[in-house]
Amino acid sequence: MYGQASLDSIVKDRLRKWPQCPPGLTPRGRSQDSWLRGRPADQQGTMAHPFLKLPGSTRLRTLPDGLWLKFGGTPVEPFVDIFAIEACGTLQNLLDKRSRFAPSTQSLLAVCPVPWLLAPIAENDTTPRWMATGLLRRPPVMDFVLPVRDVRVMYGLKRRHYQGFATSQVPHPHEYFVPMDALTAEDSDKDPALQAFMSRACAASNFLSLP
DNA sequence: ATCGTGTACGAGGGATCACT
DNA sequence: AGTGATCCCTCGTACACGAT
Repeated sequence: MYGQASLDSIVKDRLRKWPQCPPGLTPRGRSQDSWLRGRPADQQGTMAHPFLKLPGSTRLRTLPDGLWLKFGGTPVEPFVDIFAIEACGTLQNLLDKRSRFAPSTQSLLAVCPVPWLLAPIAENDTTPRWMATGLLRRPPVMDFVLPVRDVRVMYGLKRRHYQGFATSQVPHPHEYFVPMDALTAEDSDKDPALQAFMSRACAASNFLSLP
């Protein structure tokens, strides 16, 4: 379109190489922490991928550039905690994305389509995703719709926007901001600084860890 | 006071891709 | 194929600021 890859596709290509668990949020041997990467969508596949929406709505679905889901609860009362990444090339785009993840009295839902649940976790792990959720007892025949319990969002901004934002704006508690190059860099998921930053993007960081 | 420049912002719309 | 979501472009407006 512009003679070169768009910013969006560069970010998605990079996030596609990130692991099933968001960097820095690696579970420490806790089997109930089952993270799965729901987005970006597989490059070749035309398969539907998880997305976010409000109850009853068929429009204005949110398709983040990166979306990780941590399944929790029980088969009777399942839920997900989500970690999303949005790359914002323009300030208008940032305003749009922030409004979608803003704290609200409405309920946010995560929809996991059947084909995505039936597919294997990764090329090197043939376990179907529905088994990895730990919440489904048999292969699903309907989309798995879960309430979202906790939301964390990381916004990637162009450096100029990032500097302007960082000097004058106050993020909400669930928001995290990084310059775009922190996402697009080679092996960005292995960057210790980014990992340390992202490790704070969870509810556990709000509690004192006792010895 | 007037003008030019740079920046921020918002409306509108085209292109592309995902999904139905 | 049609609709919807997203990205990002152009264009117009408002404002701050410095030069004239």
